[in-house]
Amino acid sequence: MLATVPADPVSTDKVAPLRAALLAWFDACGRDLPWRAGEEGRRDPYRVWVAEVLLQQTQVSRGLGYYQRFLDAFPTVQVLAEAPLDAVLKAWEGCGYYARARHLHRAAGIVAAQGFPTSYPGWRALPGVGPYTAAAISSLAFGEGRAVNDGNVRRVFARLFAQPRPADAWVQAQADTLLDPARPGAWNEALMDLGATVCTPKAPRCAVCPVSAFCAAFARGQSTAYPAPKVRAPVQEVRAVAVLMGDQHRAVLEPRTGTLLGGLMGLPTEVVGAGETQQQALARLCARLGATAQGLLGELTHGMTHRRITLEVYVAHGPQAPQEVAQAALSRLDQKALALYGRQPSLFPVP
DNA sequence: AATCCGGGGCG
DNA sequence: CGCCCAGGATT
Repeated sequence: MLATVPADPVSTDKVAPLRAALLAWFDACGRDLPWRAGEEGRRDPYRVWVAEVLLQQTQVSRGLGYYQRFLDAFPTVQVLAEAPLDAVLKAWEGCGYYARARHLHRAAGIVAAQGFPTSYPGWRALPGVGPYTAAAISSLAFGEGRAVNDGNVRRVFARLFAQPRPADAWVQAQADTLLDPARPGAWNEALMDLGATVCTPKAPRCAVCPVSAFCAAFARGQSTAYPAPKVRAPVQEVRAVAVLMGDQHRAVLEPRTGTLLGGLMGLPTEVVGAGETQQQALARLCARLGATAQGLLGELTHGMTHRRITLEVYVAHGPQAPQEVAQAALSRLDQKALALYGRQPSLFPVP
């Protein structure tokens, strides 16, 4: 069943030179990253695992700080498994995509009980470990011949082969073909380093690229034309109201549920429905809490990639007991809301 | 295959 | 301000 397989864009006799060129560059110019300690292909699986999960949709430059903080708090998988989820989320605070932390914690319980998986299928079966992460861990920490497919790999191959809309399966096929079986871990690291430091999205440094001689996009003088930009869904406008009962350090918080910021704590909040006014949403919120709103503290906007939230924050009093803000994991949105404390609220007229 | 999920950094 | 980032789960 190989009827529709296209011709190999890199002829077979160029595979070896391409591998050699990229690996030589990697040996000289590869990044020195904290989870790359130890022998090539035999990295520490726990350190690689945490790094790969934390760096999902997170740039390395920003992930480094979170990585140190997380490893300091949870230096081994046993420590992580025995920690309460709240503490894990607190360590993850501000990093985003909080399902990653919940999955990592759940998977740590499995690993603490059963030991580390030693091959791709075992890793792939853990929560929060998809094709990319399983390939990365099994190649970097166990020397298995698994090719990673991430945003860097996709962009590098789109340009090497001048493919404007590379399908995921196509990218994986190229990656599988070119993977150096002698040094799979180093090859994967090299490809990602190339994408992150040379073959960058907007201003690729083709003049210093070790594989420009093999690159179809470069040959056309059209490096940035590949891959074509993705069409994205328009940002959704969301209005919401929240109440601050307490102050910046002690306030009434409630757990957020569902996929949106699920697992984090936040100020009691209600979304303003379609055809509804803020005042009506505030009334709903206060009724739910048995609280009384006293004035508008301020308004803020918060962007979350796929939506833009306009939040009105009100001062209120109610029966709930405030809790220590510092001990709870909050999103940036709620941190902004708390930062409004101290402003002069515009009080409602007394009836 | 398409959608959804945060937050930051950079041009 | 728009785009992208060491993706995975869900449908």
